Amino acid sequence: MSPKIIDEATLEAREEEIMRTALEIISELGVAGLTIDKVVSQLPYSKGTVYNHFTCKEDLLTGLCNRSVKSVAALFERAITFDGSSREKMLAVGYAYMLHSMLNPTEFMLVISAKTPSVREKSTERRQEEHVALENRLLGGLLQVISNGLASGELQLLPHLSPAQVAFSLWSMSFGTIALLHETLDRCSVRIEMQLERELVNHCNILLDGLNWQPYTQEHNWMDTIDHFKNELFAPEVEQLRERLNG
Amino acid sequence: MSPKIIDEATLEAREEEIMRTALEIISELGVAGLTIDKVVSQLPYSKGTVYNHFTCKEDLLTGLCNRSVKSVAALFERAITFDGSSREKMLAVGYAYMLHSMLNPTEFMLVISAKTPSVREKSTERRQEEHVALENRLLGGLLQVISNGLASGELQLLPHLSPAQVAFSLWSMSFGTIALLHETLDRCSVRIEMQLERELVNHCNILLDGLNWQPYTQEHNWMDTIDHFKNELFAPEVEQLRERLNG
DNA sequence: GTTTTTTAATGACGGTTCGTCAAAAATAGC
DNA sequence: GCTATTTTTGACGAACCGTCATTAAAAAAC
Repeated sequence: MSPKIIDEATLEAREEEIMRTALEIISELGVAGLTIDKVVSQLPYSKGTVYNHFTCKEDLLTGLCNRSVKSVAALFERAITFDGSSREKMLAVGYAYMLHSMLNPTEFMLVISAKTPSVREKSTERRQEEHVALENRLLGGLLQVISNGLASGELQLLPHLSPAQVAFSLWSMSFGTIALLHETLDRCSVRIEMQLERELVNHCNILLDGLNWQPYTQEHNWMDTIDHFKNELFAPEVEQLRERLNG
Repeated sequence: MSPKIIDEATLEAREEEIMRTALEIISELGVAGLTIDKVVSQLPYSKGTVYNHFTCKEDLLTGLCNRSVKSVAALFERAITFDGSSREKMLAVGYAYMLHSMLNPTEFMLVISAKTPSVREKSTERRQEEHVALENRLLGGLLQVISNGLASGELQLLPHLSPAQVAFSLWSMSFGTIALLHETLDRCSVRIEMQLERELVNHCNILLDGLNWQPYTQEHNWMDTIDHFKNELFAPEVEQLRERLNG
């Protein structure tokens, strides 16, 4: 009279296994090349089992998207620990976003795909809510830095702008820049990746100047700050990126 | 000894007919709901004929995307004729981009979809080149305004920035803002659409301040400028939008 | 140890969709 | 009407989706 009960932990492990396999397929064949059949064929489970975890292909995509946002959030949380001014921390967040997109181009495109109505509409309510929660977690980090900036007086908030709006402006700017430069991103070309870095820093600095966030672009050596990002704060990620470009 | 030759004009007309039908289907069922079979069933042609125009579904999507960019370009060209300062013209371009995305949400999402590698890779070389050319046409309009601003002294170019970079920064900002606010865009909700307007204007103004483009946000009544956009420059579009929201 | 009860996993199947290609229709000169 | 050539057609094989009746597995009851 007692059923076979599955361990919660193994269930999660299996879900992760499915997602990892799906991501491998997407990396090789693109989002359009992802097929439940292909995922199943590379797993020791049957199709029915996969469908117990994800209601459809789109639900799987949203799951992958959330997985990616989680790792971005982790990077953001490191970024705001940067030992420097509040504006430098803000820039660190933008830089982190960019690094993540370079290291995980597939996953960055996935986030765009998952925002497509056709994908979103088909996803589970549960996973959609998780997505919103995760995005709020991202914004939370930014809001913390903004609060620091206000407290120290480095940021003079324009009367018509709320902290949330400031956070959103940096996010929009970074997202737009990465998304538009991503399309030309060839994984073999160092030059183009470096262009993305330059433009992203430029755009963030323009934005932060416009927000009256001191020290202004001309009042600080931002090359130094970026060097600190590369050699200290994000040293592992930059190293990883360098290896991938050379090897 | 003489073959049946098809008129170039009818060929183009048919291509337009196919695209219009495809767009109708996407509006109803989303990008994922688009099916060549459905397109064919609503046309007086057979599947083979459609495949004579577009090599695959993705090629059709890119075709639709280009069609959309063309209409954006037309709106941009109107925007830069705005009777005002160079900064106002710049803002008008951003505003035009936003209006277009509100009036044609399906097409805006299409542009994002078409930038997806899985779609791009499968598209014809020809259509990809057309896409790049069209984007350059968009940037061309912006460059013209930037050149005006420089000539009049309203824009003080920072030493490390080229005009193209300035143009690209406004594009990135507008694109990112619209894309991120689009996801929550419910076609029945007036409030959310108005939020997009507010944030887009905010973001553009912050950016233009950061670029040292006079008159600064605080030195001009931008509400007035926006009113001119709404009641004069883009009166037809705003009216169209209002009708759609009410009716 | 056997039977029973309940849950989990399986994979064959019907239904779509894609893109192709051999055959048919259409066109224009003779 | 005949021929040479191009265009159009839609039936077809292949691939994929998501379902669901069936099978396997595990634990409790006996």
